[in-house]
Amino acid sequence: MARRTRTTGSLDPRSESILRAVIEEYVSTAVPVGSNLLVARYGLGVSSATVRNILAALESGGLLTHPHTSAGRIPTDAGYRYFVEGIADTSQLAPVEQLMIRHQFGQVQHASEQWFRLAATILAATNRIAGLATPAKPRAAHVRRIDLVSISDRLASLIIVFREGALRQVLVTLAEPVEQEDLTRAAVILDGLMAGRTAADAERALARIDGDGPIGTLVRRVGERVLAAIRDYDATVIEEVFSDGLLHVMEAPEFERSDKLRRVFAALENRAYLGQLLDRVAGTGAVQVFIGAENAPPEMRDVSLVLAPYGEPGRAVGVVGVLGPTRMAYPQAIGTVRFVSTLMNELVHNIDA
Amino acid sequence: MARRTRTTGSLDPRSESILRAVIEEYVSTAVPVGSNLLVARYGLGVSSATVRNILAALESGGLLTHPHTSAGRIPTDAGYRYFVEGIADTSQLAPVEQLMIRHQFGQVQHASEQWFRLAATILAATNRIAGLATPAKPRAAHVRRIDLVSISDRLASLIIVFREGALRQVLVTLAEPVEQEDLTRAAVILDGLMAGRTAADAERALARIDGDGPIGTLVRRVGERVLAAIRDYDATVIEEVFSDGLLHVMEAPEFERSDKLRRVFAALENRAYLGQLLDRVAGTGAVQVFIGAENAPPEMRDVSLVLAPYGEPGRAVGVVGVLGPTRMAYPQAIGTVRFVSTLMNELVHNIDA
DNA sequence: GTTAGCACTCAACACCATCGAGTGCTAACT
DNA sequence: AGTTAGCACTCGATGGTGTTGAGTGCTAAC
Repeated sequence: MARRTRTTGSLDPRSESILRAVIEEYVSTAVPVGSNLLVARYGLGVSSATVRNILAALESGGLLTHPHTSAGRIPTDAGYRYFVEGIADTSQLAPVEQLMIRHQFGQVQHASEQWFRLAATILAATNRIAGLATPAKPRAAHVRRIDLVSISDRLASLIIVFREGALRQVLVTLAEPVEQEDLTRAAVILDGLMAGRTAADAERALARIDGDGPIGTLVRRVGERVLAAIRDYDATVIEEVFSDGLLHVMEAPEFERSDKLRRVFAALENRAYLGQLLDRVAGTGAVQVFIGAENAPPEMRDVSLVLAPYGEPGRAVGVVGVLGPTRMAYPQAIGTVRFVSTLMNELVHNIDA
Repeated sequence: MARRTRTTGSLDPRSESILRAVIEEYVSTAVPVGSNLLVARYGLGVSSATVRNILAALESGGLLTHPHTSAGRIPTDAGYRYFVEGIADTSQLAPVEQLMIRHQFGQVQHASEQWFRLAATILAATNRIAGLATPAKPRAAHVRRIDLVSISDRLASLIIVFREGALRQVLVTLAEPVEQEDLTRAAVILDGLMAGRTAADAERALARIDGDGPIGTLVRRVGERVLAAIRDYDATVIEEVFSDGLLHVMEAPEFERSDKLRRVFAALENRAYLGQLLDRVAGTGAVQVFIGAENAPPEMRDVSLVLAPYGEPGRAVGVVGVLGPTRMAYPQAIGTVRFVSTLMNELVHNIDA
């Protein structure tokens, strides 16, 4: 992860280690942490009174709060941010974990359609929170292959394969009965016409086609449908957000009350915002963390996202990541998301090479 | 809906109408209903004392309970069952609703892949509970079309179209570089060999193929992968359960505490049980209702399912339906599920004709 | 068979006292 | 100047108590 310049001034080392201790403790227990617990569990070499002074300072710096007077401290969103930016250990994922994840991808290496789903599932399982993934989606779709399969007299299935491996199936109703033979002929013509083209190119090519004769009209008619499919594909910012492991999120104590939980689910259906995040993440090419209220939509302010793009910048990109409560094990999440995204890069590259 | 023979003896009309009143009231308010409220809101022409006697009788008959002494009555699973079997008005869906649903299907008539998803979405929206749908899945897959598209030197995408419109994409790595031309030739051979066949037939046909020459080995190699794909497709009982409107279920007061809610989500991931239900539903060809504890899996005992098959018995069947709390508007649910399933039948028939 | 009357039950609610974890502050210490 | 012991203080959590009222079940009269 690229370290941003810190907006808040750096803290002295002792304050940082106490902040880190508070975060680590709170992340694993979900209980506000007090000064006594800190000196007892983390050998700080100072008394609880000193710790209290530092905690108070961290609080006035906006990195911690406490829910009420007689409770321990919990990190604020800014606190998590500071932690993630500067003091969290986001080194490489442990080799054992790497191997386990690689192994799981190896199991299904043949089904490219499933890779992004698998990524979400793996991220969910390793982090015990929700995993997210979108299929790699090109900025401008390129057609690789067009095929027409007869289904009945006047009904055919139009299959369009895009360069990135995505696939569209559209039913086409025909004005009059057409044999598979003619469909195949039309498909070959369209294939020659449109393969490798984007929507605009394909449209120009189609315009030059002779619309006469039964095959000509068929080609025209189906060609229009192909164009529509390409444009539709282009227009879809996020084709699909696959999620897994939502049950993990439901187990978090912060979502004990189901109204909070409901908002998490509503958040996942906020495609507009996820698309926006996708754009931002795709631009940077690195792991990005969005913490709690940093997310504009109100239903997102209780959750954090750790996202990374995969694919080829400028061509086709997708996103993998995790979604969980702001109280999340960020270093681990960042590590696995980073690793899975590089793995996905490899996979995509192998296809495209 | 086929009316089962009632297992409990029939009630007298007055008891039935009181049972119905209790259920209707409780379904809409989620509050236990007492004798006074019944006489006030439903013109029963008798005093609350009489109603109390009848309520007590219904309770000893196992159709009602009360959560505690000083609370009103709520229906038991058996009560709902009696209601659904005998006294609920499950007549045709109102023409207005029919039209609205038809209209929504009309919007996407070209994308058959999406029909079952749409069905779930529509069922969820009209009933304000979760909608479920599975794609129509044949008992024994028949291949309609095989295609091979070159992706890179030694990587090709194998596309298999099944008779029912389902589609499988598999990546095939090649021992040595192969041109698209040769891939096409191999695809044509495989297509001629396997189109219209089931797994067993296709295997026999493949065995007779001459495995010599570069094309021969290619055909063999890819053929094996086709077989594997067909078998895999056959083996999958439920290909996918698409659900929508889970947010509606989250709003039900019975799932206020998120541990109850968690079980609902766990229930949806119980593919084994859903597959079992699918078999039972597909066999009867009618709307089936599974109420609360009638479902064997413990995580299902708080929810009810209203399911109906669609497709062609013995060939390819899928299921549409709804899932919600046992306190559910059964007549409406049954009506819309029945209507949507007939609509899906029409759509599937149009493709197959 | 129906109904008025009534004693009874029990969840829900509000109130109150207790407790203890954890704080902030002050004064003493190094 | 920084650290620490000591201590008063705050406030959520816990648990006990009393009250209320919805709703029941039963009995006796109609």
